[in-house]
Amino acid sequence: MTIIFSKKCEYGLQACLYLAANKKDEVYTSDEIAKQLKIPKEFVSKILQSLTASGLISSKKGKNGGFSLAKDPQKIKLIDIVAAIDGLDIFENCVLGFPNCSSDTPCPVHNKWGELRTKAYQMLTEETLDVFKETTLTKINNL
Amino acid sequence: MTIIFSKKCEYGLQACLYLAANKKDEVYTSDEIAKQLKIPKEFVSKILQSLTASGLISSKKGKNGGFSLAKDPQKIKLIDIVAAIDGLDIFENCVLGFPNCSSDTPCPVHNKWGELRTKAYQMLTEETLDVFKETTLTKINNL
DNA sequence: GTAAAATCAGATAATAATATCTGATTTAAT
DNA sequence: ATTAAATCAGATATTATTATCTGATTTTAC
Ligand code: FES
Ligand code: FES
Repeated sequence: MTIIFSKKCEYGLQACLYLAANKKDEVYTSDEIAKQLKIPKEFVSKILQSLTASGLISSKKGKNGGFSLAKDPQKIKLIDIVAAIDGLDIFENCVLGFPNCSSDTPCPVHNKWGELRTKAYQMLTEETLDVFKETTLTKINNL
Repeated sequence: MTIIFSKKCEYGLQACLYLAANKKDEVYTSDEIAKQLKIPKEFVSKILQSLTASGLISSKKGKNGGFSLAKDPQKIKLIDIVAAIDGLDIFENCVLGFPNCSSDTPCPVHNKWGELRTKAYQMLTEETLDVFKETTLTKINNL
């Protein structure tokens, strides 16, 4: 079951974190990223391709090719990756699945959920990828 | 896209809120519930059946039959419905999709997410269905 | 130039989630 | 008794998500 993000998005986030945690000028192949993160390689390859199309990641074709971040890790936020893959609808929709989530027509948990949703958004917005280097590395080393 | 809960769970939550907001001793057919909530009737029928099996809802078969809450709305919490349908894994898993979510092997957002997750859990745990009567009715009237 | 290693594009496959259908059974009203 | 209206069980259909495959193209190293 998905928590909040689709698998595609989760893997995309992980891959970007991986790239941010590694050497900036080097490229990493989808195979290597998949191996390190222990996620399906063809799938992550597709995701990286789409993130390349979105402009978040840049790719180098051919032998010795691979993927790297398109900008400085200090300029990329988790929300950027989410926006590119899953979109931002989750931050506007009712947690109970009712239509028209708004303070005009609130569901029973609208106020509480609204707060949490905002904080979740902040969690993805406040920091940039460079801040996560250490934690990412130790997390990956424990996979 | 799912926010947190599956459609099945969303509809189950809505249906239970509907029942809690209405007359306690009356039964409501899946058709009526579906119509009121504007959700697919066969689907909600299935969901109500499974909630009946879980013991949250009780059903009356045959003509003039239908569904009602199995206990007082004061004894049912949203979390009970979630637990019966989607389970509680979401409250234990990593929002970025990494395995082994714990403070021993935290991902970059583990601390923040942990807090939000706890608050989301509280949101579903603190109050019982009877508290939601009013809000539910006005929400449904605006569908 | 040839071979190897990579992205890339598009098709396909597999699985899960969502939704609907069919018929059986149960119950109440007439 | 008969009929109508409902749950119920199980099959089926549809759609979306996740995952894999195939081959083309690009690039580097030799
Ligand atoms: S209406 Fe439910 S969260 Fe806004
Ligand atoms: S490890 Fe990511 S939320 Fe706990």
